[in-house]
Amino acid sequence: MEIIIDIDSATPLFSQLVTQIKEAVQNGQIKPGDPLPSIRQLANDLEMNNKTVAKAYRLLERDTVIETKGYRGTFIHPDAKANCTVDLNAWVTKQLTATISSFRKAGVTDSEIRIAFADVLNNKTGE
Amino acid sequence: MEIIIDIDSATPLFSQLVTQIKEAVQNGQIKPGDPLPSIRQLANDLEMNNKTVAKAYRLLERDTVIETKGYRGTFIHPDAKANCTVDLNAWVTKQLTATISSFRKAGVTDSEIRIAFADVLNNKTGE
DNA sequence: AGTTGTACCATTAGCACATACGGTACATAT
DNA sequence: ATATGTACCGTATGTGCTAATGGTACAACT
Repeated sequence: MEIIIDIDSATPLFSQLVTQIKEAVQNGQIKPGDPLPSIRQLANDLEMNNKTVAKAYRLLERDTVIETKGYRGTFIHPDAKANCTVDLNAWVTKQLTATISSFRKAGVTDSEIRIAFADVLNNKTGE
Repeated sequence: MEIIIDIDSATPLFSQLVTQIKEAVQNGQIKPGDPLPSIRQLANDLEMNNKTVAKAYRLLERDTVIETKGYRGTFIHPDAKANCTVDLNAWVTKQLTATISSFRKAGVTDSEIRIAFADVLNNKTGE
């Protein structure tokens, strides 16, 4: 398969990587069990930092699209094809839309919502 | 009543104003129907900008603690005493805590939550 | 020895926001 | 004329986050 990274794109590098690997799985270009290049290898080929590739791999494993076996390398997960269509993000967006909508109906300012959100996310509610 | 603004405090000026007016209502120092100084007047007395005082008044009216009658001035709302104990903010925090907690259990990254949140709040979901 | 994923330390640039400020203007009343 | 709340234009500062980079180190395997 072929991975093309657009350094000038507005979408983050790690995100481009995630998307393209998921697409390759859906297109059948790479199949379950297939090995993926190592983090350092791929970072070298694409001329980007190890961390950036590692971040993409971490997210792909979170979505059960790939499977890391430590020192033995990284592989496409058996259920990859099914899982890479699952859109965790869409679910989050839907939930948040409902929640924020109820806040606005109650007259809460967007600014207040942002502040409360930041506080909750940083567990700084009781301090 | 007496309002003391601490310019060196970490809490915003408009927030200090809101809090102190609510406290004065709860203490009975000012009662329903009592007139409040005009925005420009209070801004002048406290040596702060009109906008800052206007912001505090806007929030107090949103919480039904004060009542603005246009050119006739601003007054304490009849139901002020009851409404200034209602904590809209606490409700928002509670709702958000539950929502974010469910996201985290699903393995969603804080970073992803932040991005989705910003998108929803800015109505940039479908663009 | 070399490679695997992973975990820490760190910095840089850019973006978005909150807060507070200043000025100008409006309709509506006294 | 004078005062009311309100709305718009703008600027400045600080803060916090993302994205991406760099380096160092570890345990576990070939």
